[in-house]
Amino acid sequence: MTSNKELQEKRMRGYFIEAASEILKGEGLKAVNVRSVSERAGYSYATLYNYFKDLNELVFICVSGFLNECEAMAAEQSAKHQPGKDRIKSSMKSLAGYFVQYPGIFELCFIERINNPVANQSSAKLIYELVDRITQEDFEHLIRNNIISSQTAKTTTLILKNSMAGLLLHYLNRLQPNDYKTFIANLDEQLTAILA
Amino acid sequence: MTSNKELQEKRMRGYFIEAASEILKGEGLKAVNVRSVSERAGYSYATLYNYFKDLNELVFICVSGFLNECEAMAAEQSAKHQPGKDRIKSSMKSLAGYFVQYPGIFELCFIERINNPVANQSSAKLIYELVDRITQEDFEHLIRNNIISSQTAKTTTLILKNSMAGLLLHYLNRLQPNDYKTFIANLDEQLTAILA
DNA sequence: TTATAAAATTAACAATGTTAATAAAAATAA
DNA sequence: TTATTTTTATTAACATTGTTAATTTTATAA
Repeated sequence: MTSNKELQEKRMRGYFIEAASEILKGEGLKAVNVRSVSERAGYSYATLYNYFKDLNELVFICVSGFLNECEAMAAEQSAKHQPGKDRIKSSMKSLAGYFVQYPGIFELCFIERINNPVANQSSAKLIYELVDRITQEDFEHLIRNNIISSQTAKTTTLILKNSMAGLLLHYLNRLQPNDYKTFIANLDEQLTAILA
Repeated sequence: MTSNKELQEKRMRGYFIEAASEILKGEGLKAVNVRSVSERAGYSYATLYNYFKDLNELVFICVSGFLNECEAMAAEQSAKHQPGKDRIKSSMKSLAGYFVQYPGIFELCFIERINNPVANQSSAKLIYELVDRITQEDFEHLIRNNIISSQTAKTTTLILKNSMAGLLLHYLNRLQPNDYKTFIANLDEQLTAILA
């Protein structure tokens, strides 16, 4: 049972979270600051501190919403394929597409320093295991049908998640390679080889 | 031929570069600011602006020095091995060791935003191709002896560089996995699979 | 309706990057 | 050598951003 007070407080937090999420998606992390978020939420900058320990806490609360959205997008793409390696490939391309569309979210999830010790462990784990969650069903299918061993699945997931993070880091943060076409070609080349 | 003026100017830049490099190695990127660097260099904070466009330019000038040091460390390790896959593995472990020892340098090379358009392209490329340079000799050897094809070498380098960046990003930035032992085990597992 | 509690706002401060104005030092010309 | 000019370095100042303190406004209870 939630009291009136709790409901109101939850709503207030929601206004700030929504404002921060919108700015993150539209203008990226560098545009997020106490004053811009509070203004968009319709309150003064100091009001934010009545509902969040600091700006960092607020920003990291946005993470799980974004991860859900990214997973949903990958799942939607998955629905078009049969379980298996092709579907993993397609899911990873969808994941890459999400972060290319919202570079600010990539920055937040993989790059921005976390000062908040609470959000720290839980959200870091949530991010780290994103690829695991998206590909879990397919890997289980591959193991069940004796296409790959359980050990191979574990190793492949590790390489998959690290190489996706690295690929996106280089491209979004350093523009390496410096054209989109090559980036897409590299993505495909990498996925094909890892899942061979 | 360098004039007196050029020599003196080069020296001055050197003092600031050295100061910034020391802070980067010791306390990391967060401890680098105009005032701390200038103080260590023995000058006032505004003097820095007589020799560098801004703090960003100075900080990114440090990059190539660090990359050289990292390559040298990998080369030293390499000298103990015969050319081939084992040597690539050993070089990559040495590279990982360097960045684990100096997380501030990893942050600078892979994470920190570049605002300087000049340093941008050149230093981004230098960073992106670090793994290529370190492994070049070995891949040439493998191709020459028909152990792998030239195409496989290209793809393997791509996966190697991305998965190393991702592995380090997750570990240094998010403490995933959250113990050193597992990190080292993952590093080995990943390298073994990629170079299989 | 008035006293009290809660919430929101404005004012203020600290840290940092950067520029402008001033001072000091060095170089040059008489 | 001394005066002038140029170069270099420093201090002062300002803008931005995160955060806290003091104050005002709003809601609640007697």
